[in-house]
Amino acid sequence: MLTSKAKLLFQKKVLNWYKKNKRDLPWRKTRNPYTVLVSEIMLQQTQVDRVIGYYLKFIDRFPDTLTLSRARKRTLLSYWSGLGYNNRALNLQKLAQIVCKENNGIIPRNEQSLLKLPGIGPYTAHAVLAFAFNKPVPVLDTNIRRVLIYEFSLDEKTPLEELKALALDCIPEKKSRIWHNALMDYGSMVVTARKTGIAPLSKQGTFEGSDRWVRGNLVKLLLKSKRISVNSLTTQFDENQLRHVINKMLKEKLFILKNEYLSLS
DNA sequence: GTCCCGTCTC
DNA sequence: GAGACGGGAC
Repeated sequence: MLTSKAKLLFQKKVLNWYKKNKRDLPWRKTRNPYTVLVSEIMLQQTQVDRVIGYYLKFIDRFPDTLTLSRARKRTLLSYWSGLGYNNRALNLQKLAQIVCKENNGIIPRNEQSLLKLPGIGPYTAHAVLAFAFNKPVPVLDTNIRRVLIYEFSLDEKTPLEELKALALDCIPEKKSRIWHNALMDYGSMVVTARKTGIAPLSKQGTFEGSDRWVRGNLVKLLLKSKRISVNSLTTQFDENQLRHVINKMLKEKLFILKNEYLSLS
């Protein structure tokens, strides 16, 4: 599918660029599967610059799966609120509780086991395998997808499975970790979305006033005060939207409702 | 308004 | 397969 010459050229181009331009990111200093996993969960749909501070504080407070598994939800969310997608934090704790119970607190090192854990999908499973264990698996995020499409002049509609096969083919022998770091940086700094015009797979609407905006604000308010009456919230939010959002968050067990008072569960 | 080292639910 | 899910930076 790719001549070995084209492959070598591509590898050399990216790796040479990386040698001179690589970003010094805290999670690249570790090979601890747990901290690698924490960084990857935080990085899901979230820009690097915003993750750095959260990551450092988080692993300082929750340095291993056992500490995380025992944390109170209030404490946990206080270390996540502001990052976005608070459910990622809850799933990460669930994951910690599962591996503590079933695997001695150890993050598994094979794809099937990783995929069974909450919050880990195809991307994150491969990211852990590559960054923690240096395994030669394709790590296909939005950056690397864009790099492949651009460098090999592929159709934007190329199926992910096809891109994965190509990505796998491109990994230099025994250099999965450094190669994927290089591709990430190359993609986010050189072959940017703006420059190439290659659209990402996920889209999102306006944030201000949206359900997600209400959700984020509710979590912040509940971290400040232990209990909040639903009634007092209707002055800040549209009541119908508020009820709708609260119902969904109750289902997700983000917090509980008792006598019209909300509190973190 | 658009994007970001995606995943889960329905 | 579509929609939901945070929040700041550009």
